[in-house]
Amino acid sequence: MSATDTPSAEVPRDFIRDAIRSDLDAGRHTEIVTRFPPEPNGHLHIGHAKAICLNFGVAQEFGGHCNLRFDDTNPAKEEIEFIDAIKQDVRWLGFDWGEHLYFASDNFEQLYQWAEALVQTGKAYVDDLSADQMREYRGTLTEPGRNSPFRDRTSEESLDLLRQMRAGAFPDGTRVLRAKIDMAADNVNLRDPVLYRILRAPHPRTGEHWCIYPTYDFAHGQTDAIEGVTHSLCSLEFEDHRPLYDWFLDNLPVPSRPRQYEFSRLNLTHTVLSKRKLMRLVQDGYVDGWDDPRMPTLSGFRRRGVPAAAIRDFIGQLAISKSYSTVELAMLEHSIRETLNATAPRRLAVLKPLKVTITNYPAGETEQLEATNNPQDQSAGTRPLPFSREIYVEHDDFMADPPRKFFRLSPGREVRLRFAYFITCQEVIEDDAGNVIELRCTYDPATRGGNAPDGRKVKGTIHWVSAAHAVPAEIRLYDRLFHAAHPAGDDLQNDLNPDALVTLKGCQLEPHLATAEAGQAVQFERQGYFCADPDSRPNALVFNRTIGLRDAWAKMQAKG
RNA sequence: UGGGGCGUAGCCAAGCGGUAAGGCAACGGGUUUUGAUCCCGUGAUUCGCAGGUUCGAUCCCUGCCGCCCCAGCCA
Repeated sequence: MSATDTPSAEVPRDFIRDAIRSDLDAGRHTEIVTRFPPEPNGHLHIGHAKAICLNFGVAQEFGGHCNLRFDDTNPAKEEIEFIDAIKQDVRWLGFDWGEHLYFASDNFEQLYQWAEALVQTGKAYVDDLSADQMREYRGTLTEPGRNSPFRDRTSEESLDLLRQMRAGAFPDGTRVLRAKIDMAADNVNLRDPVLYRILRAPHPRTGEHWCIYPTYDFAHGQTDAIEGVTHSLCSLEFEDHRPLYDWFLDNLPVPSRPRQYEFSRLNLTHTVLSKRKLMRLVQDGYVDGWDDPRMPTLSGFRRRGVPAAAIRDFIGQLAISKSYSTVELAMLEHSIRETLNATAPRRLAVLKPLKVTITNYPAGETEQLEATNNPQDQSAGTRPLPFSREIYVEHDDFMADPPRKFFRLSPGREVRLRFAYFITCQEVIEDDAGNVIELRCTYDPATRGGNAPDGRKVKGTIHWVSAAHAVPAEIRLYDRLFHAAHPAGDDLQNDLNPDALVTLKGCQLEPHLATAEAGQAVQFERQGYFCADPDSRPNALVFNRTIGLRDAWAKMQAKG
């Protein structure tokens, strides 16, 4: 079956894929080639995931390939560390560029030759105007610009100057190469855009070899053409650049003819995705680094325990369009829960322990109960769970004076201990300050495993852990970074959620969790999805909450 | 007052002249040894607004309104 007869119902549909289909049908291309072109000047975040999934996804769907290309045309901002981090993140997301790893800088010599060609044909010139002068000459959005006094110098003179620029004869910023297009164009991008600037900065790939660098506009389309990219997908702010993109392709002997399509970038509520703001969060110490689990970076999600599959699913739910949109965080959270629900092994863990003594259970005795690992997946099997006279239950699962509809423990109330027995609360022990510090309960030996032979029902089932067998842990409860759905422009601090991280110590986990691997997702029953943090050590376990379970009880209480 | 885009339910979005898909959220109800999961049900007489063309318009035309992007030797 060829890509074009793929049943449309199973495949995402959007204006880009429609265009590709019609290109294929019309025979304009035999292979579809896309590219993900990050600039190595920062870390990838979930907004990039949209571009990654689109570019790699489309290539996969149509049997083509997607290049990973670093847009490294500005050495003043770019670093080798970012290149490695970006590769790791793309791989983690689940995509493989195979042999197709490229750099815009691979083409610096060719680009330069094309620049000379443009000068020779009178389509580019060296300008001596300063940056400030150039701005004045450019005009405004409503007034046309004026020609630079250097615009009409001979191509011989420009060529000589360009060669001197390359040779390092001039200081940084003193001259530029400009395309000769139209200083009166309505689209300001066409008012003689800069092609090359003089810039002495060590380049992560080419070192000190160059002291002039091509601009984005002069590099992007030609690089696409050299790589044989057929569909160059970028975000909306480049729409105004498309005429320029096409101008270079029209005026240079490029080996292929790529076409640019623009789609809207992803915005998410309760977070920020601008490079500048993310940088501030890290630099001002609001988070502990780029991979802080509160960050919307791919490394942050990874550390938090969000599976790559959940991010791919989320992006897949989104549609590719051209309208400006801000997606509700709830949609991402849904994909995370859905992915984890199907795959995460269930475990019992008590976050805020309350001791319970089962007074009619023999002291010193231990028995092994059987617990289901994943009710969604019978093949996940079961595990043994130790039970004994003293256990911990969740403090929030007890109320001395419960409201109606509270189904958990309270004086005289019988509940089920998950996978274990029914217990009834007989006595509440408080400290001098009146805090509940222990419960004394009795259990019904006939209810082993959680069912009563006499058929009596119990309203609540709570989780627990055997005190003698439990392992202690620190648990970091993460929540949305900003309480504001749409964090205001400048003052991030006001919108930050102070409870985005709540650290709990002295939590008690079932013994199985002692050997959990970092990043490996588990569900703590009735609480949420968690994973061990890289900070975790054998005798100092640390778990991160990826996301809580939906909580109808909390919702009910909130409504009063 | 220039140019380029966008405007369909709280959010995202399909629709391409024939009488408004789907997902998320919300709200009801059912199942349940996770108040989880799962299942069922509930939403636009209306598509930014106003005209026009047409037997018929969210889809075509005109005008208006609103929002976003562009005046880096950033990408």
